Amino acid sequence: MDSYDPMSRSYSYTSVVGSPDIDYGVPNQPISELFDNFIVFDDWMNEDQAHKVPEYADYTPDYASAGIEDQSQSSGSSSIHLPGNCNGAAGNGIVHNQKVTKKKVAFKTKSQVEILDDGFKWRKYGKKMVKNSPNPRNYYRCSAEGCSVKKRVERDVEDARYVITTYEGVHNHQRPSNF
DNA sequence: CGCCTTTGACCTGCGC
DNA sequence: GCGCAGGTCAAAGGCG
Repeated sequence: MDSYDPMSRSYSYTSVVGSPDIDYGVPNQPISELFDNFIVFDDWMNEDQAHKVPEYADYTPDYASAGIEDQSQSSGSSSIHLPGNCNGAAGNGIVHNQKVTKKKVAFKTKSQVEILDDGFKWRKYGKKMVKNSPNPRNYYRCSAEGCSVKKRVERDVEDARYVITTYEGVHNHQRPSNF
Protein backbone atom coordinates (compact mmCIF):
# COMPACT_ATOMS: atom_id res chain seq x y z
CA MET A 1 0.00 0.00 0.00
CA ASP A 2 1.25 3.39 -0.87
CA SER A 3 -1.17 5.59 0.93
CA TYR A 4 -4.23 5.90 3.06
CA ASP A 5 -6.50 8.86 2.87
CA PRO A 6 -8.65 9.24 5.98
CA MET A 7 -10.59 12.04 4.35
CA SER A 8 -11.90 9.81 1.64
CA ARG A 9 -12.01 6.81 3.93
CA SER A 10 -10.13 4.77 1.47
CA TYR A 11 -6.73 3.32 1.15
CA SER A 12 -5.01 2.83 -2.09
CA TYR A 13 -2.03 1.18 -3.47
CA THR A 14 -0.55 1.02 -6.87
CA SER A 15 1.81 -1.11 -8.88
CA VAL A 16 -0.76 -3.78 -9.50
CA VAL A 17 -0.54 -3.17 -13.20
CA GLY A 18 2.27 -4.96 -14.83
CA SER A 19 2.66 -7.76 -12.39
CA PRO A 20 3.07 -11.03 -14.27
CA ASP A 21 1.13 -12.80 -11.55
CA ILE A 22 -2.03 -10.86 -12.12
CA ASP A 23 -4.72 -11.57 -14.61
CA TYR A 24 -7.77 -9.39 -14.29
CA GLY A 25 -9.49 -11.10 -17.11
CA VAL A 26 -9.10 -8.58 -19.86
CA PRO A 27 -9.30 -10.98 -22.75
CA ASN A 28 -8.08 -9.11 -25.77
CA GLN A 29 -5.81 -6.52 -24.36
CA PRO A 30 -3.19 -6.47 -21.66
CA ILE A 31 -4.55 -4.58 -18.74
CA SER A 32 -1.50 -2.40 -18.74
CA GLU A 33 -2.55 -1.08 -22.12
CA LEU A 34 -5.95 -0.13 -20.82
CA PHE A 35 -5.00 1.57 -17.64
CA ASP A 36 -2.21 3.85 -16.64
CA ASN A 37 -2.92 3.19 -13.04
CA PHE A 38 -4.90 0.71 -11.04
CA ILE A 39 -5.90 1.11 -7.44
CA VAL A 40 -7.78 -1.17 -5.14
CA PHE A 41 -9.55 0.23 -2.13
CA ASP A 42 -12.22 -0.75 0.26
CA ASP A 43 -14.52 1.72 1.96
CA TRP A 44 -15.77 -0.92 4.31
CA MET A 45 -12.53 -1.22 6.17
CA ASN A 46 -11.28 1.00 8.86
CA GLU A 47 -7.81 2.37 8.82
CA ASP A 48 -6.44 -0.30 11.06
CA GLN A 49 -7.68 -2.99 8.73
CA ALA A 50 -6.75 -1.16 5.59
CA HIS A 51 -3.06 -1.07 6.26
CA LYS A 52 -3.02 -4.83 6.46
CA VAL A 53 -4.54 -5.43 3.09
CA PRO A 54 -1.41 -5.84 1.00
CA GLU A 55 -0.42 -8.68 3.26
CA TYR A 56 -3.75 -10.36 2.78
CA ALA A 57 -3.99 -9.89 -0.94
CA ASP A 58 -3.15 -13.16 -2.55
CA TYR A 59 -3.40 -12.41 -6.20
CA THR A 60 -3.67 -15.40 -8.42
CA PRO A 61 -4.40 -15.66 -12.13
CA ASP A 62 -8.06 -16.49 -11.64
CA TYR A 63 -8.47 -14.89 -8.20
CA ALA A 64 -9.20 -18.35 -6.94
CA SER A 65 -7.64 -17.98 -3.56
CA ALA A 66 -7.70 -14.27 -3.15
CA GLY A 67 -9.93 -14.22 -0.10
CA ILE A 68 -9.32 -11.80 2.67
CA GLU A 69 -11.10 -12.64 5.82
CA ASP A 70 -13.56 -10.67 7.77
CA GLN A 71 -12.07 -8.92 10.73
CA SER A 72 -15.22 -9.44 12.78
CA GLN A 73 -15.89 -5.82 13.42
CA SER A 74 -18.79 -5.15 15.72
CA SER A 75 -20.24 -2.75 13.21
CA GLY A 76 -20.79 -5.54 10.75
CA SER A 77 -18.98 -7.73 8.35
CA SER A 78 -16.18 -6.24 6.45
CA SER A 79 -13.98 -8.08 4.11
CA ILE A 80 -12.28 -7.66 0.83
CA HIS A 81 -11.94 -10.02 -2.03
CA LEU A 82 -10.95 -9.68 -5.60
CA PRO A 83 -13.84 -10.02 -7.98
CA GLY A 84 -14.46 -13.18 -9.85
CA ASN A 85 -13.73 -15.85 -7.33
CA CYS A 86 -13.88 -19.04 -9.34
CA ASN A 87 -13.45 -21.61 -6.66
CA GLY A 88 -17.01 -22.75 -7.05
CA ALA A 89 -17.92 -22.11 -3.45
CA ALA A 90 -21.62 -22.05 -2.87
CA GLY A 91 -23.32 -18.94 -1.70
CA ASN A 92 -22.59 -15.31 -2.01
CA GLY A 93 -19.75 -14.94 0.39
CA ILE A 94 -16.69 -16.57 1.80
CA VAL A 95 -16.64 -18.80 4.80
CA HIS A 96 -14.10 -17.98 7.42
CA ASN A 97 -14.22 -19.29 10.96
CA GLN A 98 -17.69 -20.64 10.28
CA LYS A 99 -18.84 -17.22 9.24
CA VAL A 100 -20.12 -16.21 5.84
CA THR A 101 -19.38 -12.66 4.83
CA LYS A 102 -20.59 -10.59 1.93
CA LYS A 103 -17.61 -9.39 0.01
CA LYS A 104 -17.23 -5.96 -1.46
CA VAL A 105 -14.25 -4.59 -3.21
CA ALA A 106 -13.82 -1.38 -5.13
CA PHE A 107 -11.37 -0.79 -7.93
CA LYS A 108 -10.38 2.70 -8.81
CA THR A 109 -9.12 2.53 -12.32
CA LYS A 110 -7.66 5.18 -14.53
CA SER A 111 -9.49 4.50 -17.73
CA GLN A 112 -11.23 6.34 -20.52
CA VAL A 113 -13.87 3.65 -20.78
CA GLU A 114 -16.30 2.83 -18.01
CA ILE A 115 -16.98 -0.73 -19.04
CA LEU A 116 -14.00 -2.69 -17.85
CA ASP A 117 -14.09 -6.19 -19.25
CA ASP A 118 -13.25 -8.51 -16.39
CA GLY A 119 -14.15 -11.69 -18.21
CA PHE A 120 -17.67 -11.99 -16.90
CA LYS A 121 -20.89 -11.12 -18.62
CA TRP A 122 -22.83 -8.30 -16.99
CA ARG A 123 -26.32 -6.99 -17.44
CA LYS A 124 -27.07 -3.39 -16.64
CA TYR A 125 -30.12 -3.02 -14.45
CA GLY A 126 -30.04 0.53 -13.26
CA LYS A 127 -28.57 3.95 -13.55
CA LYS A 128 -28.76 6.63 -10.91
CA MET A 129 -27.53 10.12 -10.37
CA VAL A 130 -25.92 10.30 -6.96
CA LYS A 131 -25.68 13.22 -4.63
CA ASN A 132 -22.51 15.32 -4.75
CA SER A 133 -21.51 13.84 -8.06
CA PRO A 134 -22.12 15.05 -11.60
CA ASN A 135 -21.59 11.53 -12.86
CA PRO A 136 -24.25 8.82 -12.91
CA ARG A 137 -23.74 5.51 -11.14
CA ASN A 138 -24.44 2.41 -13.18
CA TYR A 139 -25.60 -0.87 -11.70
CA TYR A 140 -24.75 -4.24 -13.20
CA ARG A 141 -25.62 -7.82 -12.33
CA CYS A 142 -23.83 -10.94 -13.47
CA SER A 143 -25.75 -12.46 -16.38
CA ALA A 144 -24.97 -16.01 -15.34
CA GLU A 145 -27.96 -17.94 -14.06
CA GLY A 146 -27.97 -18.26 -10.31
CA CYS A 147 -25.12 -15.82 -9.85
CA SER A 148 -26.05 -12.80 -7.79
CA VAL A 149 -22.81 -10.86 -8.06
CA LYS A 150 -23.35 -7.16 -8.62
CA LYS A 151 -21.14 -4.28 -9.48
CA ARG A 152 -21.48 -0.53 -9.47
CA VAL A 153 -19.58 1.65 -11.87
CA GLU A 154 -19.12 5.38 -11.54
CA ARG A 155 -16.62 8.07 -12.35
CA ASP A 156 -14.55 9.49 -9.55
CA VAL A 157 -16.04 12.77 -8.35
CA GLU A 158 -12.68 14.32 -7.76
CA ASP A 159 -10.94 13.05 -10.85
CA ALA A 160 -13.12 11.99 -13.75
CA ARG A 161 -10.18 10.21 -15.32
CA TYR A 162 -10.76 7.45 -12.80
CA VAL A 163 -13.53 4.89 -12.87
CA ILE A 164 -14.64 3.37 -9.57
CA THR A 165 -15.92 -0.17 -9.93
CA THR A 166 -17.42 -1.78 -6.84
CA TYR A 167 -18.00 -5.52 -6.81
CA GLU A 168 -20.35 -7.19 -4.36
CA GLY A 169 -20.50 -10.92 -3.91
CA VAL A 170 -18.65 -13.88 -5.32
CA HIS A 171 -19.22 -15.61 -8.63
CA ASN A 172 -20.42 -19.17 -8.11
CA HIS A 173 -19.38 -20.23 -11.58
CA GLN A 174 -16.44 -20.21 -13.90
CA ARG A 175 -15.72 -17.42 -16.23
CA PRO A 176 -17.03 -17.92 -19.76
CA SER A 177 -14.88 -20.43 -21.57
CA ASN A 178 -13.87 -18.02 -24.30
CA PHE A 179 -11.85 -16.08 -21.77
C1' DC B 1 -36.29 -13.88 -31.30
C1' DG B 2 -33.49 -13.35 -27.48
C1' DC B 3 -30.80 -10.47 -24.93
C1' DC B 4 -29.53 -6.10 -23.98
C1' DT B 5 -29.91 -0.99 -22.41
C1' DT B 6 -32.69 2.78 -21.02
C1' DT B 7 -35.37 5.11 -17.77
C1' DG B 8 -39.09 6.42 -14.74
C1' DA B 9 -41.32 4.45 -10.90
C1' DC B 10 -41.11 2.09 -6.85
C1' DC B 11 -38.99 0.30 -2.56
C1' DT B 12 -36.18 0.71 1.54
C1' DG B 13 -33.19 2.49 5.02
C1' DC B 14 -31.88 6.29 7.64
C1' DG B 15 -31.68 10.82 9.78
C1' DC B 16 -34.34 14.40 11.62
C1' DG C 1 -44.04 10.42 10.25
C1' DC C 2 -41.64 12.71 6.62
C1' DG C 3 -38.27 13.54 3.24
C1' DC C 4 -34.12 12.32 1.06
C1' DA C 5 -30.88 9.33 -1.17
C1' DG C 6 -29.48 4.95 -2.75
C1' DG C 7 -30.79 0.72 -4.81
C1' DT C 8 -33.93 -2.18 -7.64
C1' DC C 9 -37.73 -3.29 -10.74
C1' DA C 10 -39.86 -3.74 -15.00
C1' DA C 11 -41.86 -2.02 -19.29
C1' DA C 12 -40.45 -0.39 -23.64
C1' DG C 13 -37.56 -0.21 -27.31
C1' DG C 14 -33.09 -1.29 -29.84
C1' DC C 15 -29.90 -4.34 -31.90
C1' DG C 16 -27.65 -8.42 -33.88
